[in-house]
Amino acid sequence: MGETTWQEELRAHGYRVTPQRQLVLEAVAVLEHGTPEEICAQVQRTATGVNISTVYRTLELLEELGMVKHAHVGHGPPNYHLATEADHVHLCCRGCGKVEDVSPSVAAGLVAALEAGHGFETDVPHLTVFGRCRECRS
Amino acid sequence: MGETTWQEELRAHGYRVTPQRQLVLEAVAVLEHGTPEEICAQVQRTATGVNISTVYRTLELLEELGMVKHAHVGHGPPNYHLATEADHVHLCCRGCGKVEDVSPSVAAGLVAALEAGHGFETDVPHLTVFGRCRECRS
DNA sequence: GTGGCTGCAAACTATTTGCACCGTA
DNA sequence: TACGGTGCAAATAGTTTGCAGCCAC
Repeated sequence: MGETTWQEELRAHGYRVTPQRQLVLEAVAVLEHGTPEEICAQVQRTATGVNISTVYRTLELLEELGMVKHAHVGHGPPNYHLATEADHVHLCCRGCGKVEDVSPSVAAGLVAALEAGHGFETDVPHLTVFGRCRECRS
Repeated sequence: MGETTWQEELRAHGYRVTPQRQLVLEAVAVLEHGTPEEICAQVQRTATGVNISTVYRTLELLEELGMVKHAHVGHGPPNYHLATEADHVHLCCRGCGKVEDVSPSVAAGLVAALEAGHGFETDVPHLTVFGRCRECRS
């Protein structure tokens, strides 16, 4: 296959491979869903810390290269995950604040309706649905 | 019908009717989709200005009473509109940043799938779908 | 009259930017 | 060696909070 490592991917676009970038990418993988702040904290747990500014700059870069993606979950900071992780839709409960990942198939009808009716291409992995989860519906 | 004015609604919950609250409510109605900052600016255009803190506090109150609702559109600040406006789903284009309102019917399948499969009650008017609009799809 | 509401300023959270130094290629 | 990357600190944007005075009820 045309598989390339993340290092090759960076170099191919004229960017350098640095320990900070490796650490951020690893932290995103470990956390699965982490805010920039959490990613920074995760990295701090290793010997070498990485500055929060660098985390922001690195996430922006990795997203530009399509290696990570983000979603907005509630009012707080965005949430980063590996682009290679299985696609999913986020359910965010207004009651308990819990975030649940569900299959993108739930959005199939939405995607089809927007494509047919509005020529709109939906970014499903970025989709967050707000509402009330089973437990919070009294 | 059991219709009540917004003034009665406030008093019924033990809140006071103030000129600031009237102005904010009017600004939300005029702007249709306004950020707190924009609502504040809209109010400033009248003789009496309203402080930005008061705008935030008032929006929180009006939302608690179900008179306005907000949606998150992109990275920026939230977007407020009257709860009485026709429900709609927001389409936010990642290319041009334009926000379009579409019928909530596009989400019917999504709502049904989440209800049946996850016991999750979807807040449709809060739903924002990111993607690419017809014009931006090269 | 009194307790809720407002304006102001300061604090706070999330993010971006300028700049000198460092390290990859 | 040279230029991109990093750390640090300051700037910025959005939002919240403490408090003294004001005004709707």
